Amino acid sequence: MPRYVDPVARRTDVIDALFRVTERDGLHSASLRTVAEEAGLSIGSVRHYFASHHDLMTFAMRSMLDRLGTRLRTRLDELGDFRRLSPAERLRAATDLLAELLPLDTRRRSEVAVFLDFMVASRTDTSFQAPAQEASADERVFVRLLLDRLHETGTLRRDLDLTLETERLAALIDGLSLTTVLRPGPARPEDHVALLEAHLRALTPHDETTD
Amino acid sequence: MPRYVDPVARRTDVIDALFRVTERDGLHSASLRTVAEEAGLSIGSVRHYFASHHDLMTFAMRSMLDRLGTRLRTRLDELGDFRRLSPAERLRAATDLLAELLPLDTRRRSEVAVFLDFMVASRTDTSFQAPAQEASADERVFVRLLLDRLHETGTLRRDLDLTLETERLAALIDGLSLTTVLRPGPARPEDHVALLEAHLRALTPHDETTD
DNA sequence: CTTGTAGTAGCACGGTCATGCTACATTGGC
DNA sequence: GCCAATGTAGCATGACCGTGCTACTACAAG
Repeated sequence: MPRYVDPVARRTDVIDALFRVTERDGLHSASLRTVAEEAGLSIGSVRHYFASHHDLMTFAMRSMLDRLGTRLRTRLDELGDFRRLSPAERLRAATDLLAELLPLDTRRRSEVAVFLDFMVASRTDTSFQAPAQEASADERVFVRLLLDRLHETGTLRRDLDLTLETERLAALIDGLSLTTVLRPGPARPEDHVALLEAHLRALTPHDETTD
Repeated sequence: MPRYVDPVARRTDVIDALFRVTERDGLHSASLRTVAEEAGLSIGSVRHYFASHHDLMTFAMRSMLDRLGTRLRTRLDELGDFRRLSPAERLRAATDLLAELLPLDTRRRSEVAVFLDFMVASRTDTSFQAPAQEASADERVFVRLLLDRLHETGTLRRDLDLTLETERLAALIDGLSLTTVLRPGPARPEDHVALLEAHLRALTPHDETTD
């Protein structure tokens, strides 16, 4: 069996090209032609690895979500046990973790832009709906897990409704992401991180201590 | 000069058809043909009122934002002076006002879905960028205005950074809208209203009083 | 009645698109 | 050398798209 190229790497290359096209011109511009050109391949070659345009799209959405999920899980594992940290450090660590979801640099900005395009497309494209639902649910699970950890270690107020706070924090992150991606101006990473931290601090017992 | 139809009403009809198509199948499906068919007109007729597809699109985005802005301004005027109300009533009134931005029923859900499609399109379509920027800015101004009114009447804590709180509340609303529009399940209006009210209540001095 | 205008309808063109399909080159196993 | 798998390239088709353009109708002013 002749094997000149690594098919997995090829697929990844094509998907990366699709992400670049999507970031630059929107998901609707990610045709087989444009993606093939961006990847430096012929349409025929691309179709050798993806049976159809539909196939390419669903694969792209899947791998986007996989990458994001993997990175978050890695970050969460790296974090280790919250008990080692002081309350202030816990807030900072949680903020950093959540900031991974925010488009603070060009890399994450691209990711979130592509992510948003896929999510919006999922509203009217049935084949995107299942992964989109998963993504939404996973985000909530992730946020809830983080809040639970903070809660267990006594970092948060005890009277909080964690279900409500999960929705609130998740919506906040979604909204910040949306704003940053849609506003062309230079992202203000420090502002968003400060906002996130302020939000978390407002959930702690010491809500009188400003700064 | 013969004038069988009201050209303004015709344009409105076509734009409404465009909104229906966009809500059902996404903005990318709003071609001249589909919109004309949805409006029960021929392509030639539609093109009599809109010189080009581009013209139709920009006009549609403009009128969407106009309608939304007009309704919010009306609501705000109806509200009158906050001083007439008790602190609890002020919170309730502010919540209701902000809820106008949320997709709580099918009408607002449709609006927000179309709005979102346009906003996301504005990321890569330069002709949508100006109105999109305006819309973002206007939302912040609106939220800020409401927070200012609450602040003036002493309904909020005095140590708040209103600029930060504006961003936070605007992001929260954006995030809630996004979630509701993208999740197919039946919207839970009461949950979102409760969440909004909880958020506002957390900005008041009496943050110990749960319910 | 004639003429011009508002409105309706749709044809024809050139473009992009996804896709089925064929042709061909390259390379390893036999 | 031969064959089959792997990979590359692209042609042909049919669909949809926006748009320039023409043809036609209805009506009002002259």
